[in-house]
Amino acid sequence: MPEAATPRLSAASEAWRLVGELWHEQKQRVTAIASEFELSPPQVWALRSLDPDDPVPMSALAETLRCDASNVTGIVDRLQDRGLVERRPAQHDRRVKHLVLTERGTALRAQLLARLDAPPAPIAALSPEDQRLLRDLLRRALD
Amino acid sequence: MPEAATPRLSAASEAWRLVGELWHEQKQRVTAIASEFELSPPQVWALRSLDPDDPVPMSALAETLRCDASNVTGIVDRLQDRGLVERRPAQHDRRVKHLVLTERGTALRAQLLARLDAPPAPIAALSPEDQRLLRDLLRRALD
DNA sequence: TATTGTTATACTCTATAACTATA
DNA sequence: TATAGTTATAGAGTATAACAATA
Repeated sequence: MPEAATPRLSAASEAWRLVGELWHEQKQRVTAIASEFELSPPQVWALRSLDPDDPVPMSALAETLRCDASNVTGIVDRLQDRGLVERRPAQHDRRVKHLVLTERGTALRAQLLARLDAPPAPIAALSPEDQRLLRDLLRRALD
Repeated sequence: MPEAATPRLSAASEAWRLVGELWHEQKQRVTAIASEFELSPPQVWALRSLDPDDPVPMSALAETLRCDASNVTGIVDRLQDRGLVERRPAQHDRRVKHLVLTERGTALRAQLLARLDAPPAPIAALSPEDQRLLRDLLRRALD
């Protein structure tokens, strides 16, 4: 980043900017993992957020993905075409459709999470103490 | 995240996951800032990475954006149409085109950075000491 | 009437491959 | 021949608006 345009940042701003850099640096890795499983990034987030033991309505997924509900239709369509997810009409309100991971979807999700959760180089290289410190700070922030 | 599928994470993995959550939580905010300026997210990253005082070739931008060079053509086209960026053939090699921020582009970029760098709620709510700690840890990680 | 999810539309991003103009 | 950037193409994500079925 050019120094001229970024004279002096507060600790909070710099921390935030560094979070962005870290994430952006790793975007490629996440995309690469996604294509290993022949998934797009939004499909990865969807699969990740679905709980094998707790079906949720489409609308809940839209909220998690932070996108319009109309997009979820297509994203779920493609997951469903691959037999990873099923739509199940809710009993109390037949407008609502619950998303259920299939057996295949559950298995794939587990593999996916194992790959995604592996810490990237910048974090892995920190000392164990720093890793714990970072975790605790982020826990506190997101609490 | 469901507990069943995520039995126990190392500190590094959990820290990494929390970084992802923090970033994802804020994606909406970044998108909202982008549309305030009528920019798409990749356009924001492009504008952010361009240095008013240091023109770079298209290929360098592609590398920064972590996308194929062919995408940069369109992204830059749209920025150029709005008079924010100019292509300038390099002197030493006329195949190369340097990207130069216009006066308007430079001004808009400054406004944009001011908005983007404002720390989001989770970080802003940390104590000043925690903010510095977080910054220092991330600096160390990304070093 | 209001709400859930779908469809239609238009635009952008994305990678791959073929092309051009320079080198 | 090799390289920088463009164009062509196909697929996916994105928001908006209009719609169907249900409440």
